[in-house]
Order: sequence, then structure tokens, then C-alpha cells
Amino acid sequence: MSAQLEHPACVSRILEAALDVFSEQGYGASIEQIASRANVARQTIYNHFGGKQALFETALERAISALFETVKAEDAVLRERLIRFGLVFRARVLSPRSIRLHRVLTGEAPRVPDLARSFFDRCFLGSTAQMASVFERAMRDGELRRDDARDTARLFMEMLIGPDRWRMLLGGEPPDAATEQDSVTRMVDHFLRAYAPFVEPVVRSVR
Amino acid sequence: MSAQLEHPACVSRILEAALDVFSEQGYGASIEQIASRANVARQTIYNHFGGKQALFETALERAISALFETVKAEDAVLRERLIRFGLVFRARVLSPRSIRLHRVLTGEAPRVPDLARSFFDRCFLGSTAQMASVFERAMRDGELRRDDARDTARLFMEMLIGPDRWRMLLGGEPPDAATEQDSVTRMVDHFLRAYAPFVEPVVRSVR
DNA sequence: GGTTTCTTAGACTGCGCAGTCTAATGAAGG
DNA sequence: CCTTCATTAGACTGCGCAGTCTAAGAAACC
Repeated sequence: MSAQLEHPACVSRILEAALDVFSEQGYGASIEQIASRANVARQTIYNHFGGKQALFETALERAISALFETVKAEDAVLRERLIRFGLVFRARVLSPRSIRLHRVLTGEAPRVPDLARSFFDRCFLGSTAQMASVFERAMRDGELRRDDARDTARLFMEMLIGPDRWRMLLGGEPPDAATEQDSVTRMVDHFLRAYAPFVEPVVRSVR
Repeated sequence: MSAQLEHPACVSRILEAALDVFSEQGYGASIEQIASRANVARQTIYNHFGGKQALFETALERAISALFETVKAEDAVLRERLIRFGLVFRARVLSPRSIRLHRVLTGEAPRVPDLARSFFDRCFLGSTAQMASVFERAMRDGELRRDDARDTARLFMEMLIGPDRWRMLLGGEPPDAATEQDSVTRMVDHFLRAYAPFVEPVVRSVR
């Protein structure tokens, strides 16, 4: 086998394999499996990462970083912005890969409390804060009824992904891609009906 | 040690110990630990349950049944009913015991798909359906703005427990009991503002 | 008292895995 | 050509655990 050329490539392959294997089988997965999926000798893993726990943390840390960059909400009519956000957010959070990551982090939270905490902070608090600022502006601009922006953001996001995430964590199938547009539209409209600023004239985003 | 008298007591002690140990350490926990916590010989466990997997399933099945009986919502003003439901529901779902159960089920969902599915169905679908019928009546009676009752129920329940459950699954502390009353009241009022039947003087039945 | 049935302690097997060590390979760099 | 260093295959140790087996003890039932 070729060797020296792959110093960096080798490490990266190991991390990717580790993420895959850990996500699929939990922390109980064996180093051997990871090594063989990465096309690497078991010893090489020990050379680079020292042990199983360190490999686990490094791989998951990396995945968390990659997964949860903020979702951009560009300028557009609020309803369109929310729908677009909802589609991207759901695609991201409900992807099988993301769910597997979530599942293993949940299961191993007692083992890696810091990692779990950082996951929660970045994924949940980060997205919520971002969404809250969007809503704050929308309330100021009269596009939404005034209320606590953070609570509103939490509610909106839980509504978007709560039940499906839960279902998938417990082994359910991902939602049908073909109906995603409709589902999100439906949820956003439900949300907008609940937060419409005025009664009669304006609300026509309801459709 | 006494023996025959404890046929049922013995089984029940084993199941309880199994639930505790599995909840705390996941499926990886050893039979030995369970046996010693139940004050029982390892062999006795094999006599009654055959093997680890069967013990796991039996113990969790039992816990699921015990945990999710429906929450009664007695007659009262809607706001009071919702607050009372919220308090009980949160106390139940967010109890450390329930969270541990949830965590291990999430983590082991691939191992026991049927169990996970049954958990989801009973806990989520069951509660939602029950809540939906409450909301349906409230909408008919003009206590809430008319909208899809199931969606509304989902939203209400996710709002109640979504973020805290997520946080706790990832290792966070349970919410402070002293502020529970306030939190729930706040959430219910937020909800009721969003679903108030009248906004101004004008009746606003969307649709 | 004798039999049956459940429990118990402990020994034992077998397995899978983490982690270590070693000897060989093969590329880069002087 | 020779040195250096990462990689590799494979052997090896040690550990913990699932599951089995056995011999003994203790209650209930005849």
C-alpha cells in the first residue's frame, strides 16, 4: 500500500470512517471496523489519536462543526423567508446523517458531557437566537404580532422539526421529500395565522 | 436466603433493577450489575428471561406502559386546564427517570425497532390525539380560534416540552421545580395569545 | 419423610475487543 | 545508497461479559 503521501488524507479518512461507524453502531463499535472502513491499519489509528475515546470525541466534534453553520435567511417576503428557512433547516436536521449523530450523542451524553453540551449550544441555542432576531425585526416592522421573540422562535422551530426529529430518533423513516414543500408551507401558514398582526386586511399571506 | 415466597417479587425486582441499570448505562450494562442490584443470582435472571435482549425488552416495555397513561384534563376554564396539563405532562416527560428511558431507547432504537416504535406511538401519538380532542372541543365552543386541531396540539405539546427535553437528553439539568408554575403559565399564555378566538372585536375565523 | 421446584454460588467456556509490541515494508530526503 | 519515519500485518495480553453447567440449599406440597 502507499504510505507517506497520505498523512493528512489518512487522518481525514479515519475521522470520516469513525463518524460513520460510531453513528451507525454507537460507541460500542470496534476500532477494527473503523480501521477497515478507512483502509488503514488499526495501529495507525492509535498512532494518530491515542485511544478510542479521543477518536470518538475528535470525530464527533468535527461533525458538529460541519453540520451546524447558520442557515441564511435572505431578504424576501417573511412568509417566503420562513418557508425557505424551514426547508433548509428540516433538510439539515432531519437528514439521516444528522439524526444518527444526534442519536449517538444522546446515547453517549453521560460519557461525553462537554461534547453533548456543545452540540446543544451550537445547534439549538445558535439557531434559536438567529431566528429570534429575524422575528424581532418582523415584529418591529409590523409583519408579526408582537410577542416575546425568543419564545416565538422556539415555538416556530419546535413546530418545524420537533415531531419528525423525535420520530426519526426512534427509528422512523425520513419524511417524504416530495411532500416537504407542502408540509413546510402548511406549517409556516399555521404559524403565521397564529401570529398575524392584524385581523382583517393584512393577513392574506394565509393563502 | 428465602426463596419460594418471592416468585413474583423476585421477577418484579429484577425488572426494576434492569430498568434502572439499563437507563443509567445503556444496553452495554452487564447482567451481573442487574443481578446484584436486584439481590438475585445471575442464573435466576436467565431462568426467568432467557437472555439479555429479552430482559431489556421486557423491562423497557413495562416502563413504557407505566409511564404513559393519559393525562386527565378535568373540567375547568381552558386556561387552567392547559396549565394543569402542562405541569403534569412536563413533570412526567421531563423526570430524570423518563429522560433516561428516552435516552436509552433513542440510543438503542436500531436494536429494538419495535419497542422504539411502540414508545413513540403511545407517548407521542397518544398524547397528541388526546390533546387534539380537547382543542377540537375548545374550538367548537369558541374558546380557541379555529384551526387544525392536531397541528395545534402538536405545536402546544412541542412548545411545552420540546426544548427542555432536548436539553436534558443531552445531559442538561432538569428545570427548576420552583419556577415550573411560572414557566408553564407563561407558555400557556403565549399559546393562548396565538390562538385567541378574537383579536379585536372582529371574529376571525380564518378560512 | 420424600419429592418437586425455585434459587443460589461459583466455576467454566467462549468471544470480542482495547491496547501494546514487533518485525517488515516502503516512501522521502540527505 | 543510506537513514528516517509513517504505515502495516499480525501476534499477543488482558479484560469483561454472555451464557452454561453443576452441586447444594431451602421452601412447598404429597
